[in-house]
Amino acid sequence: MGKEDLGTDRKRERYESIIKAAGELFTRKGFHETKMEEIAELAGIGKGTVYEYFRSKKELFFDVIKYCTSNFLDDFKSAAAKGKGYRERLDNALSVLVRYFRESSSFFKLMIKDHRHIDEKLYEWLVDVKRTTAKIVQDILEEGMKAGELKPVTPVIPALMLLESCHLVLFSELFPEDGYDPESIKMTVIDIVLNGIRVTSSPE
Amino acid sequence: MGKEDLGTDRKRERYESIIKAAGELFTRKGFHETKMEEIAELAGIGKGTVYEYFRSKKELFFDVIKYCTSNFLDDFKSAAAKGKGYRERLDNALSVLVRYFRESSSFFKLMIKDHRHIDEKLYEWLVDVKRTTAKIVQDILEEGMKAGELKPVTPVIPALMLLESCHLVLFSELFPEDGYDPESIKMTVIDIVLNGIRVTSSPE
Amino acid sequence: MGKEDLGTDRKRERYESIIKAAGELFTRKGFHETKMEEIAELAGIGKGTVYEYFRSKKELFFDVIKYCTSNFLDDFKSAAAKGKGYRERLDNALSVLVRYFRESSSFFKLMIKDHRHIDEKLYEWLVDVKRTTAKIVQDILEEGMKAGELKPVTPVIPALMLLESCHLVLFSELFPEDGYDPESIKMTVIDIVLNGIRVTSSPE
Amino acid sequence: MGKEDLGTDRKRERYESIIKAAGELFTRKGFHETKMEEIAELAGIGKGTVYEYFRSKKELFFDVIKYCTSNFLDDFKSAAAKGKGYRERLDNALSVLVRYFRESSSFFKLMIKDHRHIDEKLYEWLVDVKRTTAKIVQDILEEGMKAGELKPVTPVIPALMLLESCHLVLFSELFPEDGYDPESIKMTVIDIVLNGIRVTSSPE
DNA sequence: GATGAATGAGGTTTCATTCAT
DNA sequence: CATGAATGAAACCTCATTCAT
Repeated sequence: MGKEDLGTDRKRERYESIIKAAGELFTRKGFHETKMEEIAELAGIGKGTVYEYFRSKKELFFDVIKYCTSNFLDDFKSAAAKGKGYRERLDNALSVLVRYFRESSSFFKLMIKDHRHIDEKLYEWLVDVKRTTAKIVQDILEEGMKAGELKPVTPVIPALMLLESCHLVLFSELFPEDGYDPESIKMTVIDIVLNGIRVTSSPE
Repeated sequence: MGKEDLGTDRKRERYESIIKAAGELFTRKGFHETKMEEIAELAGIGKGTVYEYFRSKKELFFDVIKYCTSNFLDDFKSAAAKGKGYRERLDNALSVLVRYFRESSSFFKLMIKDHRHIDEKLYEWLVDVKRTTAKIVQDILEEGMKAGELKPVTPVIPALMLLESCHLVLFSELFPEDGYDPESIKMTVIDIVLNGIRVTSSPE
Repeated sequence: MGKEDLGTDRKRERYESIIKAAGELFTRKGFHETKMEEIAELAGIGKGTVYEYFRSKKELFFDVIKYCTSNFLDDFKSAAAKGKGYRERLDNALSVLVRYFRESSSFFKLMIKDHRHIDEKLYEWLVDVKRTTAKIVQDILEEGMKAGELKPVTPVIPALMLLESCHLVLFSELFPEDGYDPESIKMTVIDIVLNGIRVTSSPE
Repeated sequence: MGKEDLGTDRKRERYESIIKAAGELFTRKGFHETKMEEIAELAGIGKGTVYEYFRSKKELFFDVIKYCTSNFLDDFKSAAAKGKGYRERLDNALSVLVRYFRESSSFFKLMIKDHRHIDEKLYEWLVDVKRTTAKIVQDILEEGMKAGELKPVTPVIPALMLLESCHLVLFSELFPEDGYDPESIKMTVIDIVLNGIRVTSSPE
């Protein structure tokens, strides 16, 4: 038991350390600017060892994206399921999104780039992630519609607006020094969009 | 005069043809995937000639971005100045943005990537473009506030939301077949955001 | 006229100098032991230049083989066509073979190795060369049969024996110092084989 | 005794299984195309274990050649000693040669390549094998000469011709479908050469 | 003794840039 | 001026070999 598990743990550990080093560098410098040797160095291992775990640089890149987006989707789904009303659930879900955007240890920024030219399959994976994320937000909005609180509009546009608008938390340069607070930005975004599609108290 | 002007015109023409070829390719394939030779070929000139006009690939890339964003900013400013009410002006401005996003001949998609790793100055230039664009939208919104039609909130968030939400027109994959119409997406986005910050005629 | 031809000549010249350098080294050290950089160095050019003329090392290797065997086949065919009787024609043809085997400037030794593991197409090319060469010798032998001087046996075996036996000229180590003379070895080989299938003067 | 012998037997067994796996792969794919890991896998042992038995890949290659050629020489010598007349002995010896050429389990094809670039000593070893083999055939031929059946010519050329011509059995591609039968090819080769140097009963 | 994870020297190939024509 | 042949730095990747377990 002991030894074999140790071996497996060791491998898992190495695997993750490479994924993390690679994610860190890919995030900071992009695919082409990041050299395999740098990744190895940051992971504290030899150049050749990276190839024991990943067949090629492209595959490593793909796996980094998969690893991070899978983690994200798990967290996002959980958050979107917790909470009483649709408003609270929306709030929870977008909090996860914002956190992933901001945490430097997460490599989430990679997602917002267009990697179609690197690999078509990677592109499709990312479109899928986006679709899944959007669907979750749409479902939450439809809940609010059923509850009669939101206008019964097609939810795809407000859902995507919410997701896109969360990018704002990455634009600290564009905010006045004292106006930048990611959490309140998120709240304002939600307020505006929900308000924009709220059922107006019956015009008479 | 004649000859010199001809020479100058010739140069200007060449310069633009390179910028356009480069923009086309950079847009489609990204910085690293685009080879100098391809650019020369598409521009219909020799590989060495590109270097008569641009010191390096990076500089060319920078100049492409500058060229395109300058054109964009000009168009965006004009559009934002034309029209009677703030609503019409907002509509005009965002129409330009959407057009730039969609026209493949425009190279605007480049703007939404993070090029910090390619060149720090380029990054700053793009932040500046974003700031300027946001400022124009903020001014329009403040006009609506002064007119008493919009709530007097800090306009930076709704302004950026409008700009970010216009990215939606690039996500045709995420829309149902019959729900994808860039112009109406734009209108819906504007409606939701303006509605979200509209002064409710607070029935008493 | 002048300039363009010069350009073409220049390219042809370079092409041949690379082929020759590569042939020299491939012959001496084999495919894997020969480095692209060595080839470039021996050809007196830069490493990258080789790739302007040949897409890859494999292609270069293939082209070396093609170049040499094409030259050989041309010479072999001509020699096999010149001369009065079948005996003289056979003699001429095998002289060419022996010369190619021995001239260090020719890369003919490459032919006798089995390159199937390097490239299947290359292997087929070489089988084709062998087939063509054998056919020429067979035709000559059949001429002797029609003339009634040789027994009407299937000519494929003696033909291949003649060709294989010419390898002897490469085995100088196996001959006593004073018994090694390629030309007389060739003559002896021909004598033995022809004698071996000669029509015996009718036993009565 | 028991344990030590067992250990020794175990070692011997391992040694041979590596030699055989290596021979199989070297024969099929050549020296460079064969990876140490493949050899270990085919031998059913770990990669590191190969190095317990052979200091390096080159040494292993060398030992494979030695092992195979030693076996061959033993068989060849025995065969050349058995049989009544010189003709029968020649027949027996070349049968061994042909068998070694054809049996894929034998690694004899390696012998016909030029390995000088891999190792000078290996090259010399192979020249020695050739010399020994040729000597055996020469001795048989000289027997025929002493018996007055063959012309008293220098036997080195016909001996080498016989050996080289046995390569034909590897060229199945060059024979017509129904003309390829290794055993009869061998017989024909012997017939032609012996006939070529047979004492003609000179009709007076 | 046996193993296989780790290594890094060394190979092929690409492509931005130069410069003679 | 315009060109494109030539270049070589730099990147990816392989695999023989080592060594801790």
